[in-house]
Amino acid sequence: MTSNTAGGPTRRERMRAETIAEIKASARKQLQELGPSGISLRAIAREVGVTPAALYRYFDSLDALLIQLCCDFYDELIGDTREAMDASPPEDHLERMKAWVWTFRGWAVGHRREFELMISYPEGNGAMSVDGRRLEQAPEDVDPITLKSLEHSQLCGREFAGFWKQTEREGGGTPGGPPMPEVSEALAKELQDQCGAFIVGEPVPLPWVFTFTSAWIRVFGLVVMETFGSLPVQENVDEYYKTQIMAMLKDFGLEV
Amino acid sequence: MTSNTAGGPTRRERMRAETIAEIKASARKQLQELGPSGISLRAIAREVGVTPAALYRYFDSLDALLIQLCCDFYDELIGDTREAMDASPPEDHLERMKAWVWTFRGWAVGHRREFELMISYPEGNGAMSVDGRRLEQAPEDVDPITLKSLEHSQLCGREFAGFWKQTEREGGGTPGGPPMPEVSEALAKELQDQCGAFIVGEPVPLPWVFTFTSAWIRVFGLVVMETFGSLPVQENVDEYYKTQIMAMLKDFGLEV
DNA sequence: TCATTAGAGTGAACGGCGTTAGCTAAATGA
DNA sequence: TCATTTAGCTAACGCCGTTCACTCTAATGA
Repeated sequence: MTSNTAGGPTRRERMRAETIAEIKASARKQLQELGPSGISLRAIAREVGVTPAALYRYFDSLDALLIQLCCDFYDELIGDTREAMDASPPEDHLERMKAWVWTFRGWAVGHRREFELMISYPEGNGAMSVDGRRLEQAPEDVDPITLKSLEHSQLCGREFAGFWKQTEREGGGTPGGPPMPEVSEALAKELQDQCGAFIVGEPVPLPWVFTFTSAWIRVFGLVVMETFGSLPVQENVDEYYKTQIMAMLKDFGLEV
Repeated sequence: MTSNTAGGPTRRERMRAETIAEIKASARKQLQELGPSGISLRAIAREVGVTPAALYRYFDSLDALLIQLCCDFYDELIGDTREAMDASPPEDHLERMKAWVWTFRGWAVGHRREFELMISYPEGNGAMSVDGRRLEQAPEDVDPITLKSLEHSQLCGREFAGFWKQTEREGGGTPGGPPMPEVSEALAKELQDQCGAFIVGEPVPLPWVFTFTSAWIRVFGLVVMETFGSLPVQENVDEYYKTQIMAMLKDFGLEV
């Protein structure tokens, strides 16, 4: 019998979850040792102690497994980042953004192969919006990696929007640093459509959006370059990254 | 007979070169259509009209072929960039740097798949120096892609160093924009070792090196993000890129 | 309790892949 | 002319992802 009157996971479901975890663990191990292209379904089956065909009971294809892996990695990254941010109080947006920036880099560098897989995956490389829509009502037809990466970037984006609101409340209308350059109507609209939805119902002003995207680009550039080994520094990377971030904050007129 | 008294390429050599070109063309076509992982040696052989094994007369392995491809792409990129820079006179370092920045981006975006292959290739992702040595005496033990990418980055680096010399001659000691943040001895030394060799015999001052690397990171970040589709803008990318570059130059205190 | 059923796993096969070894025939150069 | 180099072939090896038909077992419902 072993019926399931309590509504919890059945014995079969538990076994299944366990096997899935085992498969993913083996895949991740291969990823770390051999890189994205070194992952082999047959090798996973061998390690798990099962026939290759058996894996198809759990994943539709190798590709589906890799996508699932990527999503897990994003969850891990998002979890780490969120935790680090929560070490500072909710009002301290600046400190929380710094925590995000630092944790993002730390995770990527500490999990190079995983990060490599995440960004090099054909679909869903971190688009900052999905058809201009917000994340809340996730559309069905969008690949999950894009959604995850959106969620990740919004983690910092919301903090930035909060920072803006706070600054506005205190009387400062525009962000510090160099003035916003002139742009066409079309670009202005697109920028605000793409990034303006971090706060519900209230679009973030253009100069702030531009400031945010500029900062994002620098962080992304730094992290990708470090992961791919093309930074101009090899041994003092930690200090270099920190210096770059600090210089960036100063550029934007933020005391540090 | 068809002997080769003139010392030029023999008939066989010409045929060989032609076949190699044909193979590379087919590989590139597959790269563009299917992406880096879609390139198949057997498919190339099929298209060239030859047995898979025959290709091994021309390349040691598929990997070797891809490396050769990457080098060709770098040559193409470097050629385009150099040509664009030479539209401005040798003394106009600022304009030449702008040409470099713009052409770099244009090539990467116009050849996404090629660029993808170049940066995602395991070894040699654009390290900015090789053991601190200069490019002139290219060491044997370094993979060719690294060398090519070094050559590419030096194209802009030399111009930047020239810009510094010119500024110094005119009396300005430090670069414009925000002041150089304080860094440790070790980081300072590494930065100068890695990037200071653009001008023979004369190390570029630290603030200038820092300025250059900061700019490089922003350009690289922009280009990679655009190539991978993770820019916050999709339709007005040209204008966005230009705006970002202009804003960056302004940050560094350069009139535009 | 017992027949039914859904799920997990197997084994064999298909077609494709990169790569190697040994062969043949043609072009080359003395 | 003749030895040598070279391009190409065939066949095979051991991987790979994926599919299909099959078995066995454990949970299910009357």
